[in-house]
Amino acid sequence: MADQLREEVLRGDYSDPGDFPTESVLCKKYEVSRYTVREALRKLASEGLISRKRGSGTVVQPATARAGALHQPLSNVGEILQYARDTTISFEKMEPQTIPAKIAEQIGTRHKRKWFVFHGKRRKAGRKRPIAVTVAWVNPDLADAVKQIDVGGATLFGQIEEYGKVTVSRVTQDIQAISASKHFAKDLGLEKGDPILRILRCYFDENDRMFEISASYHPGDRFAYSMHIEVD
Amino acid sequence: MADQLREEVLRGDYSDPGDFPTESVLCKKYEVSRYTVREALRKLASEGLISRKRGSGTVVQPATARAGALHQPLSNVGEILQYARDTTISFEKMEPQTIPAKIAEQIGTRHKRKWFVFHGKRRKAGRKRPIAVTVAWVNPDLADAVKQIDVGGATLFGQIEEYGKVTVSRVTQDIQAISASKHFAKDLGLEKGDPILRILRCYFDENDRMFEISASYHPGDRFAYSMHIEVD
DNA sequence: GATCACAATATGTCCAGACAACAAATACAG
DNA sequence: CTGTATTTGTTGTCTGGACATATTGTGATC
Repeated sequence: MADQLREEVLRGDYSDPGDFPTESVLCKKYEVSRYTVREALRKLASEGLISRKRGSGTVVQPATARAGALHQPLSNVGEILQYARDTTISFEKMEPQTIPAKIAEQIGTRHKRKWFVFHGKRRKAGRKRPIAVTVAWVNPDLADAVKQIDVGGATLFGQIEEYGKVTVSRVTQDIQAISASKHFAKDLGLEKGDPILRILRCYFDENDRMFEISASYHPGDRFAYSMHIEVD
Repeated sequence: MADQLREEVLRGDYSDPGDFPTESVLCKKYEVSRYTVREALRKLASEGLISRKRGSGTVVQPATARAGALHQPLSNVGEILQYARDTTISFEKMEPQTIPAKIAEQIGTRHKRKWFVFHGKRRKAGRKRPIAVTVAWVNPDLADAVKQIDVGGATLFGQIEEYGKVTVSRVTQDIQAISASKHFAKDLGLEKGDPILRILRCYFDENDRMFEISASYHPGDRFAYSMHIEVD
């Protein structure tokens, strides 16, 4: 039910204020109890699609005209995963290595084994310069899955989830401003020393095993990480 | 009920796995229905304090030993507001000014009026150098509240909320890496051009009025913005 | 025409109970 | 002793109802 409503909302069916059906209407339409309706609406609300107000009703949240092309809105878990899944970076497989000390220290891990390494570049359609470069490490436990990975195929994250039969259950994320090394500066079309936004993510599965680490580097002048938070 | 449970959890009452009471036990203890218990637990779970698993039970989430002293964990709304409320920066009132073009453009506002301006520095106890500098703009609508503000007193945000009789209902947040200007470099003890993490927040009240904007600047090498996200 | 009281309507909170899905402990057969 | 069913206990989903609380429109009154 939430899925169907989400589609309708995204299609713009209830874009006019006052169009969105009330709980009792949805109860009748789907022939379910009010509890079920409210659970579905709660889900949509947590995704930021609708906003509800006692006494007044439910309205679809405007798309807030996020004009900034390089603005990456990540207001909730759904979006952050969507982003990780959808991102169409071109990547290549590198030699396995241990997690670099700098990163291991920051996330407080103590893995000694060699992880699989992938380097990726994300581009906007038609542009030559990448708008971000990414380095991803994959847990050596997933060796079988990594063997099946098609570097030219779908997204890295998606393939890991599929072949490795893991689903992400939590994510930690560290955001830091760093200075461009010569190497990154070249890739991103910057000068050495220019500010770069580094987003370091650790993906954990249901058993709290860290199965992937990804670090993406974005040029500071062209990129902002933006989020939207509802209170209560 | 959620408040009481939160206190107990933070006090460490249920730190051993298996200690946390089951739903039916809480029903009896508080003499409420299971619905009420589940709502309270849902709240605690959304704050990241507990984790629940079908068939198995509820366990208190470990404090994850975030050793990094300058690590600022902000995993949910509660924490971000707590941070804004608790932060003990020393600030001073400046001349009213319009929102700088750079910032107005980024957040897509078009206010022409002059907002109240405050400059603040946050320090760690005993240290001389600030670990962050903040600039805050307050909506001119709140002139009466601003008059009452005691610069030497409690936190700026808290006083605005109290005197202005506004409560925050949503927050937008932009994080970007920028290059230190001469001015900021001096304040933060950096060199000109060093990377700085800028966190730009807009606070909205129930009526969707933007009543405060704050921009804080953190040295890139000593600060990471870290968050933790649960899926479903 | 403006104002105020009231009713209709919407979501928020709560109850008591039922079954489903999953995990862990237990009993049992080999 | 081991491996497999079975039972028990826990959270997830759902029903159908009730009242609380906030908003909005209506209508009477001035």
